[in-house]
Amino acid sequence: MSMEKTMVPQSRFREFSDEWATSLLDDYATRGSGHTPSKSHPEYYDGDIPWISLTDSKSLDKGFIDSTKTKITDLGIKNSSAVVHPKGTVLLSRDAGVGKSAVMQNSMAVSQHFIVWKPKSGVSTTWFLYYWLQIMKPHFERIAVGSTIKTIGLPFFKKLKIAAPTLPEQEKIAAFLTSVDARIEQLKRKKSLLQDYKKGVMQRLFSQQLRFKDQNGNPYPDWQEKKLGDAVEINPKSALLPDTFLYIDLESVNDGVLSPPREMIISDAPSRAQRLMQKGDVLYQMVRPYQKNNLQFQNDGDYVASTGFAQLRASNNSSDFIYQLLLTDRFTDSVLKRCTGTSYPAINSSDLADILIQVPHPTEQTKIANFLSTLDTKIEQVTQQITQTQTFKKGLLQQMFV
DNA sequence: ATACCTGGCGACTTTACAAC
DNA sequence: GTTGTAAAGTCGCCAGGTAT
Repeated sequence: MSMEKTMVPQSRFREFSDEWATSLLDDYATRGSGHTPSKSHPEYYDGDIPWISLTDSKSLDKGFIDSTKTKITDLGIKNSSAVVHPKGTVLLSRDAGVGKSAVMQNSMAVSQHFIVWKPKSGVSTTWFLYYWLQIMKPHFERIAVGSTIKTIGLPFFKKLKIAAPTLPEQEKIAAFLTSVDARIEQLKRKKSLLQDYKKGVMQRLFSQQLRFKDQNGNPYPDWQEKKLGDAVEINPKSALLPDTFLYIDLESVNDGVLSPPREMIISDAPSRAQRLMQKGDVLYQMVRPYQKNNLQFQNDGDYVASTGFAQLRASNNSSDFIYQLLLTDRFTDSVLKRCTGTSYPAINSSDLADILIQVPHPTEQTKIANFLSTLDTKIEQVTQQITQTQTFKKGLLQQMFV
């Protein structure tokens, strides 16, 4: 047995100084698992007992679980190896999506794809164990074996060791991290409220229920119906491409944000690299338009976009306005109606050009676009706060544990 | 009853090829 | 050469069976 390194974390609360003790995870908390009651007995299902299966994976990402898709009956428990675990039990998926952990918010049973640990009184706390499992996740993912389905066998968990401090310190660490998580949740709620608000405003603005007025309080002229192809220039003739450029493919644009594109030499570029970008151009993703991975291009330099995008150049109209208009559900619906292919819907540029849009006076366009851009900026700020807090938490996890 | 083992499906992507 | 479409390939996800 090699020497254990000094058993104190890098950062910790002042009032604690004891070394952390390493023990077998099995000594730290009581391990258990579960099973699937036979599906050929309908009387085992549709009961009152929440039963966690892999179909609940998505809800595990929250860190806690309070309801499940499937519920089973007492009879199902009695006639299978499924067990009801109490509230506060921590579970870990060890099969297909290895390493997800969560805390049960009420008593629940699990399928055999999960291992659970119940805290031992005086030794372990639910949330300390939960956060420890979070830190271990990359490790779990590494050691999982299997080709199509990755699995971790139980012998691994029987040998697994955990370093933990005294109960009060565990509780303090867990409470602190929980408060950071609460902050992240709060920011996420704020973001989704802003997104809902923007969606509502957009709907009212573009349906003209809500109109801006000029400085004298008078309404702007009526909106005009136009084909998109008449309001903007679609796929303008590109000048000769430069020898090297930054290539914007479909992957580079997510939710209006451009990730750093790859630099390319023209001879190595894929045949789809055709659209030479100008500042102010708007890119519209022509495949899977419901993803709304469109871009307001504002950069300087030589950028070339994939022909998977339609390149829209707003001549007399506000490109910011056009960008916002392309994001409306109404526009997306008209595009989807014209798409071919079910799993991979795509529209061509001439059908895109035929779509009818309502266009206001340029001044009103600018007002609408500015208002919506301001909201976009706010949403983007909250998104960044979320990322920062998550990074902060990641750092904490590394420093506060041994 | 427990521990541990495996195969298939569908959604999504990429590639290939044919039509323009 | 460009674009649309079909075919092939990949990946993530899913539930239950079998040996002891």
